[in-house]
Amino acid sequence: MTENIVPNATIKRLPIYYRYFQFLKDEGTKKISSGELAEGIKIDSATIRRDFSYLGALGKRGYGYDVNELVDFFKKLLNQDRRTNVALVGVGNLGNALLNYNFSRTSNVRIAAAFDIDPEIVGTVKSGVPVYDMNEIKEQLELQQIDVCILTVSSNAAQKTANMLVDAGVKGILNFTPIIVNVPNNVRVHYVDLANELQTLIYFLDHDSSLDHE
Amino acid sequence: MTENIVPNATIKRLPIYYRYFQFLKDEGTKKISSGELAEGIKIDSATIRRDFSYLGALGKRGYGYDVNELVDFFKKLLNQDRRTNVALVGVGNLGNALLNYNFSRTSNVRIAAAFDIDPEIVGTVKSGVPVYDMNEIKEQLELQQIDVCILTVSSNAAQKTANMLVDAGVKGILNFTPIIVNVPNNVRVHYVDLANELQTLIYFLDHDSSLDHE
DNA sequence: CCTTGTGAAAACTTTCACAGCT
DNA sequence: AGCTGTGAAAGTTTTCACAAGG
Repeated sequence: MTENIVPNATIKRLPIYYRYFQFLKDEGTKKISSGELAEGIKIDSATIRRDFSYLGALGKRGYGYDVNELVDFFKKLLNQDRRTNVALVGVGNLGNALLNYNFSRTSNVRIAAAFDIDPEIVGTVKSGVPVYDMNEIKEQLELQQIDVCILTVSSNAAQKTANMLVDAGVKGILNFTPIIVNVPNNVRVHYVDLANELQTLIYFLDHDSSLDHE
Repeated sequence: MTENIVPNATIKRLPIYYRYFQFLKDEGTKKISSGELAEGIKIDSATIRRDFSYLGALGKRGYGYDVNELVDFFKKLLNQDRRTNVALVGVGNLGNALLNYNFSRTSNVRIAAAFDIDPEIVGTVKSGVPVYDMNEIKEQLELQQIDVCILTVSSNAAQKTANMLVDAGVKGILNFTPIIVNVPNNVRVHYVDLANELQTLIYFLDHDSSLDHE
């Protein structure tokens, strides 16, 4: 119910800022200007200053931004000061890779449970994450208070599985399938489509004469 | 050197259109209106019509869009009528999953070569893809005429590896590392950052009261 | 001086609404 | 009658350029 004064475009850049400030802190850098930041993350310095001003985050004129302060600021803003548990649904090829993927290194998100229908793997522990049967999903998500799921099932199971997630009370789905799923509009779906990304990149290379970024 | 009259926002949707028209064709659907399309892919019908008009792709007034025609149109537009070979650099956990990932089902992109520094896997074939040593990269990319690479090395090797790719003449990099790499501006880098995607999704859930999409 | 924060302009994207074609 | 294609409006995002503050 927070009012939404921060533009979507800015929100999408927040994790980039957070990560870069973490990096700077690790490097031992104490302060940084928007111009230096721009070089490091390839975002125009005016955009950076505008973004930060939406957040009310204060730099110091003539000085720049204090790295330690900003790390803490973004950590709170992105809820990275407490752990967020998510579940992964569909322990196939990609699912397994994500279970093994080290989200924790730069983020306080952890995959706490996985679900599949294959009796061969239900009951096992993959990369430290227990694999449950799909029919336990509602129970487990409630028990573990999880409301975000990573969807890595096959395309033809995507909509059916999404329905089950919605039914289990999930509020956010990170959908790795190429299927655009129908969900009630209080549920948010973000898409990561690997084949699309490659196609788009290739399209730009074939058609683009300019020097544009992203 | 083609002039760039097609907006970036439209270009990013092209693979979605292409895929959905393929799906419609498989379903046996012969024609579709922008309104029906809008329901299927959750993009406003006016946006769809505007996108298509940038492409000069013709629908028929009072009729809609011919599915077979549009499949062919997008296939050509996205260069999916010929195979594009790409290489994958960094055969770790995620790299392996991508090697196994079935890009070919919806796209004519194929991972034709993989590279790593680990002597244990150099010389082996993973998911049908030969793994070469990193120092063969220039030679192999020239030989196989590959100019797009998927970068799945570890974060601390990202910049160094990107330099090698640039040196080998690569024009496009799909970067799965969270590192923002420095490359000459005739090289295009797109980022897929899994931890970022999760953080952004979670941020929206925690802060968003509205019913916005993506 | 140096660098932020921000009005104002420019650029880009989406959406409305309807003329025009089939 | 129905749906596309598109001017024009509205909304969003980026960029310029500079006043104001440390």
